Amino acid sequence: MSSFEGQMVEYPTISIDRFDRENLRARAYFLSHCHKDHMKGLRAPTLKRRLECSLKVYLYCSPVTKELLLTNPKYRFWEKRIISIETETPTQISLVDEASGEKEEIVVTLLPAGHCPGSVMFLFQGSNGTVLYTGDFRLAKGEAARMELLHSGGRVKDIQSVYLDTTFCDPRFYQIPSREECLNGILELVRSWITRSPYHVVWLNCKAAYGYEYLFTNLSEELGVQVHVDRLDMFRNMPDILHHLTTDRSTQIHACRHPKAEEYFHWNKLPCGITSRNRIPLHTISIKPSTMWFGERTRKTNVIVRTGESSYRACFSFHSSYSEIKDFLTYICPVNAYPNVIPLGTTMDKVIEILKPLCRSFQSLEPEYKPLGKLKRTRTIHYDSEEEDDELFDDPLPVPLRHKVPYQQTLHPEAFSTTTVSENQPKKLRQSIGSCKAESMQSSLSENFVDCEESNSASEEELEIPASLQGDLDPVTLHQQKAEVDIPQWEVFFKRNDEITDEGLENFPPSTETGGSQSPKLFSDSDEESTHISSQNSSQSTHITEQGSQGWDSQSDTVLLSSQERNNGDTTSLNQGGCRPRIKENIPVSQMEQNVLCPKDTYSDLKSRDAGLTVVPSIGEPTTLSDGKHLPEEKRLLHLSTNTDSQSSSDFEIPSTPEAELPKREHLQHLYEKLAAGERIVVEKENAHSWILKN
DNA sequence: GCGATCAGCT
DNA sequence: CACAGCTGATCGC
Repeated sequence: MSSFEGQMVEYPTISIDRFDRENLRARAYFLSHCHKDHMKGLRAPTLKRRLECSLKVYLYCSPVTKELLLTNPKYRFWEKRIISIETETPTQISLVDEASGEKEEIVVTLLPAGHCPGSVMFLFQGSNGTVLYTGDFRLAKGEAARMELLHSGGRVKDIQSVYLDTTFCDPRFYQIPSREECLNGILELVRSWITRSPYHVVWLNCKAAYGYEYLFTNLSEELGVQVHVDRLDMFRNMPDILHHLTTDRSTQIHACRHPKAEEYFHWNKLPCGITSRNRIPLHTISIKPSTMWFGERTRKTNVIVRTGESSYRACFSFHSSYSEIKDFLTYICPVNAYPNVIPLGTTMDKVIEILKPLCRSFQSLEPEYKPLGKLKRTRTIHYDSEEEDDELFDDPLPVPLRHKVPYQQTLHPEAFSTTTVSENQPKKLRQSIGSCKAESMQSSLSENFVDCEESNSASEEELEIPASLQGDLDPVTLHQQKAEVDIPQWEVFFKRNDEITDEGLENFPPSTETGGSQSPKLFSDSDEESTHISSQNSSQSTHITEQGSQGWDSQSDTVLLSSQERNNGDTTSLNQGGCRPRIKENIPVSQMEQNVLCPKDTYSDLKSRDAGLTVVPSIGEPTTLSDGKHLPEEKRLLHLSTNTDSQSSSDFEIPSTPEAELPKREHLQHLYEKLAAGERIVVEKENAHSWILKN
């Protein structure tokens, strides 16, 4: 839960994700996504009144967030005061103090955050430097490096401060399986169950929140079965989501909810109330998405965990893991980083201790003697300087405005000195350097991994496959051997998933329709808590590979129908939109002037950064100064020589265990042989990076 | 009656 | 267990 108070040190006249207290005086509001803990005060009478008096105050958010927000009648009063901004479209906003007439210009860029539909990060550029507010985010390793607008001149922008989603900034959450791994695990579990008969149904026990949509859409896409939900009116203009949802209860996948859902489930009743179909009782399993974590040394590398006869937990997270956060921050390398969230069981100090070493404010403190002032790190790392780190020293010297960038001479945020702001940083971050981060981190890491194993009570006999090996394995073949009666055939191990048909499934014992376990035998016969391993094989799902290759695509690319398209009833054309982001704004004619306009692609010069800028004047009538979009092909071309690691890490190339060795074929074969023979297998980690098989 | 806050519960 | 909520009780306006 976010504990961000709403204001940033550098730009205190704007408020983000908080709308109460001090924030009632803000000159502009920003909403990163539509979760309640980021909307505090947004519908309070005090703010409503403020809005009625201050006609220049607007709320800025993504088009999808606007749509979701206005679906709720309680926020309808915002309708005329929301300005949606396309992602990856630098937009100028005038911040006007209505009392004094004082005016400040700021450029904001929305970057996809991969947290839930419409979720974005805000990149602000203005006279007090460049700052990034991440909101909540789930970005895989290397994804920051692929965000073009975080860069200029071929390297990452000079960012003064990052206001960071630190939900899982705790070594306990060292690694969380990727979106695709989790999705594949759930997919195969659901598939294995619902293909048994039309009366086998799955209940996805999802908490009330936006964020599971890509799970629903991918399951529906892969299995050809729509997902039953209670409501879908909020998605009425998002055909990509809408098409995969239904309010028809007769489907085999349910994500409906009820206050007594757990109780219902106990009585074999779905939350929507049904227990049978054609008078034939349903066989139901529940899958509860929850966050699990993989430690580098933990044996728990499973994406699906069976928790009862018909109950499963599936790994699922819409926040970045500890290592993803560190990768993100390391790449951005801001002067300062502020946590937006203090996870339960930890403290502000502990989070800061983790973030500090990744920030320049810490690094620049390291040299004991600085007779010539503090040398800027960027000076040594980046050669093609065109920003304010032209100044060699931290002393607040006047910075000459030189440059380039044709689009706007009057506003060139990065040409301003940022040194004045750094004086205002909260004491916490500038305080003691703290004792030896690396060592204390190591020890706490291993401690946590031990805890992790213990808390995840599973028997020693379980088959454990290191996450790094799983990519080569078929998910349905990775099941517990202990209680297995039927030993899977050897051939099955090397069958690709798409070759596995009903025939293949018949290698496993059929379910007992009455009395006995109804769980998929693919995974286990055991009724006690047991662990299952699911797929990491991305090749089995071309859909995911294409659509989710950047992780956040599946969420940020939620397609919003424009009013014109709605009238035409043409939704299919949207799905192939060549322009990323593919979000299209709903702009009623009457509101045209209020909304950001996005011209057609004419932008072609990758190297002239920030070429597209949309201006939103204080009167709320934005005009486009120049072309604001990049061709996707060009975006993919962006390679950053400064970070080879990020470059090479797509979702599918990242080993689940950092730095883990790729499995040798012989080792795998050895493992499979033992598996097929039903032998007990213990996989033990001798050191952090190599796995040794024992028996 | 409404909002804010908190405990309890998914 | 940890993702984001809902419900119900209590208190103050």
